[in-house]
Amino acid sequence: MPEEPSLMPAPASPQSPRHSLTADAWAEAALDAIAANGIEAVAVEPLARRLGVTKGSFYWHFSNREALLRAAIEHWERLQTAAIAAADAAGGEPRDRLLTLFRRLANTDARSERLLLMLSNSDHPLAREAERRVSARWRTYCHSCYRALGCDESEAVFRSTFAYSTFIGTIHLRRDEPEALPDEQNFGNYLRFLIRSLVPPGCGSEGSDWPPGELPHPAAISSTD
Amino acid sequence: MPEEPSLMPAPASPQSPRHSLTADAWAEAALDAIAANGIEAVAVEPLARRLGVTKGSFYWHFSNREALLRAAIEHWERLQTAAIAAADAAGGEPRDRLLTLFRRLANTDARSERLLLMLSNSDHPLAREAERRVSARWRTYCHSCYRALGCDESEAVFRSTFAYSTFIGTIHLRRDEPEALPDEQNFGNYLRFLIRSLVPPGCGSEGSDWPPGELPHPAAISSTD
DNA sequence: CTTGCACCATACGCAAGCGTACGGGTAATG
DNA sequence: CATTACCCGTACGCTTGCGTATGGTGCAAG
Repeated sequence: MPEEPSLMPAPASPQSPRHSLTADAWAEAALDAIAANGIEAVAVEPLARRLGVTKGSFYWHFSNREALLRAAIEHWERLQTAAIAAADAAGGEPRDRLLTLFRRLANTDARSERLLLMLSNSDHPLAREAERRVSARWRTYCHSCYRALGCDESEAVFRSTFAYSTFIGTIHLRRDEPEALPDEQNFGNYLRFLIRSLVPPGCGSEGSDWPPGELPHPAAISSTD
Repeated sequence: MPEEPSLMPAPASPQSPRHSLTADAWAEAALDAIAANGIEAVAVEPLARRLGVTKGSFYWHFSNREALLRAAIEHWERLQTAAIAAADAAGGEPRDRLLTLFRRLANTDARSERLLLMLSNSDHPLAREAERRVSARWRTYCHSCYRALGCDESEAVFRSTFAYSTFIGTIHLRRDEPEALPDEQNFGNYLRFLIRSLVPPGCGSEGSDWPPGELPHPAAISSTD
C-alpha cells in the first residue's frame, strides 16, 4: 500500500487512458472537491464515482480518507510556498514586490482563491496549520517590503496586517459577492487605488504620482497554482 | 405543528426549568452550532442531545431540519438588520458613522463574527442570500458615508468596497490567526490606523490631525447581536 | 505458459443522521 | 373527574459514507 508514491519511477508510460490511476490524480480530485464544496466534500465514494472507479482503487493508493486529505493539503501548501518563494526571489523594488501580492487578485484563478478560503474555514487541524503557515509567510513577505520602504517596526506590522486583511477580504468578496467589486474594465483602477492606499507616499516614498498608470508586467506569477 | 410561534402569547410562565422547550431555544442552539462548527453542524440528534431532549421534541416544533435552518438564518438576519438600522439611525458625523463599522471589530463578540463567516462560507442558498443582503446593507451604509464626506460616485464605490473588504479580512484574521493582529493594548491604535487609512484627509476633510487620540463613545452598538 | 504483482470491483458490516409512526405523560379546562 | 391540547420519548426504516475482506483482471518477467 504505497502511501505517497509521488517519487516513483512513474511506470514507463501510462499512455493508456484506462486503468493506472495515480495517487496524485486522487489528490488533485480532492483539491477540486475542496475548492468546489469544502473539505468535507472529500468523500471517498463520490470521488471514486467522479473518477470513474470504485473504492477499491482508493484504498489501494491511500490507507484512509485522512491520508488523502493530508496529501492534498501538503500538495496545496507546497504550491503556495513555491508561489511565495517565487515572489520573494523575483526581487525588485519594494513597491513592486507589494504589487505582487495584489496582482494575485487579478490573475489568480478562482480555484486557488476558493482553496484558500475553504481550507481556512475548515476545522481540520492540518488544513488550519497549513493555512496559518502560508498566511504567516505572506505577512512576513509584506512586512519585509514595508521595512524596506523605511517603515519602523510597529508601522510595518500595522501595514502588513492591513494589507493581508484587505487581500483576504477581497477574495472573500470576489467569491461571495462578485458584483460588489469593480468589473473587469475598472478592476485595474481599483487595484491601483488599493496600492495607493496601502502604500501611501508618506511611507518612504518620494512623489505622490505613484503608482504609474500602467501596472508592471503581469507575468512572473503564473505559478501561483 | 407551529412552524414559527415566535409571536405566541408565551405560555404564561415557563418558570419550571424542565420541559416546555420553545422553538426559539432550538433556533438559538442552531446558531450556537453554526458559530461553533459551521452550518452542517446543525444536526437534529446532536442538538437534541445538547438540549437534553430527543428528536421527538424537535419534530414537534419544526417540520424538518430545513425549517430550523431557515428560522435560525432569518433570526440572524433580523439581528444584523437591526444593528445596521441602529448604526444608521445613530446619525452623527460621517466619520463617526464610519467608525461605527470598525468599532464592531473591537466590541462584537466572537460568536457574531464566527456566525458571519460561517454563514458566508456555507453553500446553503438561504444563508448565502441572507449574508449577501446584510453585506449589501453594510456596503451601502459605507457608501453613503463616503458620499457625505464629499467623495464622488466612483471614489465612494472604491472606498466602501475597500473598507468592507478590510472588515471581512480582519474578522477572518481574528478568528484564524489572532496572534497576527495587535493585542488588546495596541488594538485601539490599530483601529485608529485603519480609520486614518480608510478615511484619508484628502476625502472631504479639513485637517490631517484626524482622528483624535480618543475613540468616541464605544457604546451605542451593543445590539450588534 | 505460468507466476506474481499492480490495480481495481464486489460485497459486507458498521455508524451517523433524517424522517415517521405511535405511544405516554402533564397540565389546563370544563 | 374526564377531556383535550401540548410536549416529548421510543422504535423503526432509509440513506450515505467509512473501512475491510476477498476475488478478479491485465501485464511483465522468468
